[in-house]
Amino acid sequence: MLEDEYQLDFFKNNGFVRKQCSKCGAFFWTRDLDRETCGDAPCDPYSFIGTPAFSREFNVAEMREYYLSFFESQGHTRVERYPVVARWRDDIYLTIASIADFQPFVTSGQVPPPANPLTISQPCIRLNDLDSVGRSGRHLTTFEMMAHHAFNRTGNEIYWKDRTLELCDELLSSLKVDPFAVTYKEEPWAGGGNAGPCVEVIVHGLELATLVFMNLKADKNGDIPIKGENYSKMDNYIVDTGYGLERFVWASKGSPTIYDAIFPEIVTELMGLAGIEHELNDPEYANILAQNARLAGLMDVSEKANLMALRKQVASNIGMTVDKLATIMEPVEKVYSIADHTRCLTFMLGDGVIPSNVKGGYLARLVLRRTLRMMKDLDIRTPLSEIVDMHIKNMPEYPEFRDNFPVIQDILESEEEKFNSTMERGRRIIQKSAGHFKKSGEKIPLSQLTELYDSHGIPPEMAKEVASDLGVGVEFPDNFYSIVGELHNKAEEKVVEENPFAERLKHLPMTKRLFYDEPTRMEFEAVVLDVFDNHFVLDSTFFYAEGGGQPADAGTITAGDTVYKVVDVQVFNGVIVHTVEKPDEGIDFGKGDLIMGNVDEERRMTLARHHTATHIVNDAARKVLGNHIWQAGAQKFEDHSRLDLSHYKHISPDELRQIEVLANLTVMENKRVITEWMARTDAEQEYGFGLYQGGVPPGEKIRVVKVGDDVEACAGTHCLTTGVIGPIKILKTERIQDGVERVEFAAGTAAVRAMQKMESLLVDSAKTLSVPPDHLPASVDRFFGEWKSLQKENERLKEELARARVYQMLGTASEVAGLRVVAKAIPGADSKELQKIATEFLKNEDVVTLLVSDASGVKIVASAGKKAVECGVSAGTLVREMSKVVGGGGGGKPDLAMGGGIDPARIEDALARGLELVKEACAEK
RNA sequence: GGGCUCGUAGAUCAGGGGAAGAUCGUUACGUUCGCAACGUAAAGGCCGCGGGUUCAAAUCCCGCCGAGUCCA
Repeated sequence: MLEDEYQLDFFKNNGFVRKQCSKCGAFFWTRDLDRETCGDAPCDPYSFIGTPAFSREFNVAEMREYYLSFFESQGHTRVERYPVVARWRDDIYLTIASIADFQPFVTSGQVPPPANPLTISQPCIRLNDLDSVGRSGRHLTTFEMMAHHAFNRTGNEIYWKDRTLELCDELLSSLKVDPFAVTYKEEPWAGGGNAGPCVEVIVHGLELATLVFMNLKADKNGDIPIKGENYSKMDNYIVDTGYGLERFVWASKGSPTIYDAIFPEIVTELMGLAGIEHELNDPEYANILAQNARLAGLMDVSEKANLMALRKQVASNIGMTVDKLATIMEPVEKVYSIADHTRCLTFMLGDGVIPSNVKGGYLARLVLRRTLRMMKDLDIRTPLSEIVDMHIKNMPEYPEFRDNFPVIQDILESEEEKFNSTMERGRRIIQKSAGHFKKSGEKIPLSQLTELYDSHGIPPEMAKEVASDLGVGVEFPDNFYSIVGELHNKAEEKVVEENPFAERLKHLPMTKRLFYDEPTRMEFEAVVLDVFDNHFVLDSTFFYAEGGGQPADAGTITAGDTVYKVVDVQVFNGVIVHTVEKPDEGIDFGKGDLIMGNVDEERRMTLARHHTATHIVNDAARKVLGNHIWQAGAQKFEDHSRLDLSHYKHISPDELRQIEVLANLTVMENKRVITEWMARTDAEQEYGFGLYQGGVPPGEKIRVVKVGDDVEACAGTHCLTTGVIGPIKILKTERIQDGVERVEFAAGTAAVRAMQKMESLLVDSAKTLSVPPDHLPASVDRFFGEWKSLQKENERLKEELARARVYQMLGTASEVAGLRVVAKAIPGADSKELQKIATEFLKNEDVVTLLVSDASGVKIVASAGKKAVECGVSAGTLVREMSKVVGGGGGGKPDLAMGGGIDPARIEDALARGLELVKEACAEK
């Protein structure tokens, strides 16, 4: 369908021919006239293992540098890598490709790229093939995508397909790759709402690079169908290449697996810790690994069935039993996987991901726990942080990881602790559950296993291990985890935020936001551009529209003699819509009229104080707690402000006090708050991604706000100097989810009010106890202690009283059929007291008691001694019947029962009814 | 963002509308030259908080707070 796209001069001028693969049917270009297959696995097996594809070996750092300087020499500008957490995106958590760095604003053309053309080596994390990592010999969770990008526009083309192919070919030939071994396979590409023709670059069975020519966008009415979606051409067209750094290193070394190529030291170290002899010089061992990797390259080994097939084939090739092979391979695969996963964690934690049970943090925890489980299987007891430390040592080109290591270490330690306690808890839960099923001799049912995993994080493998120790069988299907997945797969509805005024606003110009230029001005004149319902649009305004967690300004708009109260201000694509309280007689002005605006200054100032204070608290928290602190959300109100921070443990009271003091010191320094509009790329380069604490604003220019040491992209209204904020008082912290702490604070007048409120709480409480406030803790402590001991004393006395009463009351017992019956009203006694008395009576086997009191309605307690019960008297029945008399209900056991009702006037009737029933019960005997 | 599970003694947990329990730990006494072990006894609970239903709630219902876990 995109066939024409591949008819390139580059191919024609360099002796390439277009062929169709005899196995998969794909079209490809090659210099080798005899070639039949496309070169890609599974059509062609790996042929570089043992016979490297390049003329020399490269390690990761060397290869990266070689690539970047090659493209620099070809006119590209080198750009620093972006973090592996895609903080500038709200659609993905992790950076999955180099182009992700430039989506959405650069690729859409809204924002110019940092350089054009550029080259970069972007660390990426993809967790899609977790199960294949370690087994396939080639899968990684973390890889670097080396890339060169050119962002073209109609009329301003940097370069396109021919030049891209040429650059790729030159790179490969500079590495002395056999030109006849290179194939360029045609492959349409689509993803993330874009598409385009694409060429896969394959050498000796290994896909080394993908060259994407992104020139299409998803479009329902588009005329180009790809993979079931319609696309249309874009004005801008982008060269999006991806060269696998690790694969290049692997190809250069020809080692059995990619893991042995990229971090051999760590593999060796881990093999040693696991007690595995990993002698790649031993030809027999190397052969097993090589065979395994070659064959694994041909299939998807995440499926258990495929893995078995792989084992069988390798085993038969080298003349070994499948079981023996599995015993050799499984620990080796786990070591590879651990080496990979810990590198992934190094990048994640090094870039500030906090493990958690939601969002990106969950992905970190997922990888972390997988790693710990495998380490446990291999009985590697080394702390995770030591392995991560090895990776950091191994990657001196990332000095930021070294800087963050103390925090990383702390996080890993607390995560290991959490994991261990979860597993410990899990063990107990299984034991309990297994005990349950042992009695009935059943196996633990699947529903139970899914619940154990879903609610308690107990993997079925572990359930099996623990349960079988107790002799209880556990079976679960291979697709266990997808069954669990199904449980969660409910129809997901996406709420698309609609712009309710889209049509109306489409042709209006963006509103001039004058509050940026004159932040202290509150009165203004403006021209009405449009009015509809109770909304209207002005040519310019001093009203701040809701955004960045800051609520909209309030105030009034005066047209002629009428004053309208502004209740809401929202911005839609730069057009600000003012909403006023609906007047009774409609709005009597229209387009072109002049109005007067008045912004509520007090509200504006209060919100500005809270906004500037938010930046200060955020910065103070980072200084006290560490570099991993990021704003995970924020909202300002008139009486307080809240700030959500990424942090891996609770903020201690002491830390909180330090943050508070630091924040107030910044205020007292009375620093100027500097705001300036900067080109996005310049700002990013100067201040880094820390700018985007509050999210990524769109547009080519961003507003940079500097408050003390804090620099953020922020569109909010701020105080001009920090001193204006007044006091900052932290009110409380709350853990809103694992890994995110919410800090609430008040600034300025609101802080004073908050402190006054706290003071009055103290004063009021102290007054109740008649002590000065500073005696409160001691006094409360004392009172609570006394209350507890009085409770005890009370309990004891009631018991004693009950015992005393029993003796007294036994004398009043009446004789019924050889039983002694005590029927008595005890005014004021609560049901606890009655119970104690009745219980005391139970010591006498021949006594039946009927006790009634008038405490909060009517309480009834009856007891029947052993002999009475044998005789047929049931306390339960007695109470039930007696309670009916007083308009209630009751019940209990035959020897002791309680009940009650709401009609104290009929207490005597109830007692009479009770006596009657005792007589009946005895008579029947 | 969505789902599920759990908050009871210092710790780990039973109980699941009608007298708050077990095990470990703590304390005392006994045994011992001393310790461990053992025996006996005791102390230790706003049954997370607040509402509701009920004659009666640790128990059922609702809300909040706290913890855990799975999925996107």
